[in-house]
Amino acid sequence: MPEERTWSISQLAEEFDVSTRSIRFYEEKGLLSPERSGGGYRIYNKRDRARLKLILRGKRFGMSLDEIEDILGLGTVDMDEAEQIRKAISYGERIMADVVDRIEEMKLMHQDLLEVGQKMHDRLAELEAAENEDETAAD
Amino acid sequence: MPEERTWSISQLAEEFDVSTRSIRFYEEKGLLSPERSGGGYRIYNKRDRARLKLILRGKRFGMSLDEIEDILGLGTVDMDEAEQIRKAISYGERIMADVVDRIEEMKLMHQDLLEVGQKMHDRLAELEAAENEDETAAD
DNA sequence: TGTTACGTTTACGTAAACGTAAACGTTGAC
DNA sequence: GTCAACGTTTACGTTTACGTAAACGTAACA
Repeated sequence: MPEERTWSISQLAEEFDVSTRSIRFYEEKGLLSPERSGGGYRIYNKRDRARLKLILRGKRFGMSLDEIEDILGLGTVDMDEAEQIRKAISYGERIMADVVDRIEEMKLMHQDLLEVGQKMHDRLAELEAAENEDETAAD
Repeated sequence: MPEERTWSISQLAEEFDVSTRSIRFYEEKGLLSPERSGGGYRIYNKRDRARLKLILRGKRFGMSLDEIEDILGLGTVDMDEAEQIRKAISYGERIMADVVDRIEEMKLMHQDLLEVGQKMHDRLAELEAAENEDETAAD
């Protein structure tokens, strides 16, 4: 049986380009709960690492840690009660709809940026055309 | 000539579901600069309104106000200097690439959520199947 | 066995993005 | 003209998400 791979806090910090302080902070908030070594060092397993990944992904598009906490909770809901699962599903659907909305908005933002870029290109072409006219006039 | 439509601060606040304090804060940061009435009231025109829209859209996917400030600056760069425009374009392209990356990440997030949802549905189906078995056994 | 890098907790500090309250002026309706 | 609704500035308070430093323990390695 191959021993499962684990990571130290600084290994994860470097891999995901985040401070160790941040990782500890996520733990303070209850978003992570790694095992400890005999000496008290944090030991992160594959699952902890995946959670951290999800936390950072959430942050990168503007979710607060509280919102992320809700989403993480979805994966660990008590699976013994069908009613709880149904609630979790409907909650998850609300969150998902929100995510889809945000994707749509980002596409709009992307469109805005494209338009600004287009305007600048147009203006640049005008300026360059004017320059060429000057040269022609000078001939 | 039709007078251009204008808005008060509270009209915009209500329309975009944001506090008047926030709108004033954006102005403090230099992101907005509406005209003033004789009595000192802020008067927002179509262009101010569009800027506010863009600010809020940016915030909704995790941009800081400083980043938003950079993007807004792209639209108002001094258009008289071709070199400035070229710089603005290359800067804009960097920001755009970042936006595209974020869209990709959000799609991944969406995928994660779909998987969690699928797992829950599966588990629910299991539980319901077990219930039906009980009923059958009871017959 | 000592040094060096890495880790721990505790605790105070900070920047961003507002909230909230005070004290006051402006607009518009009646 | 007066009253309510709306607006203004000033300024201090608050929350989130960490940064930073102190004082100390641990792991790995020569």
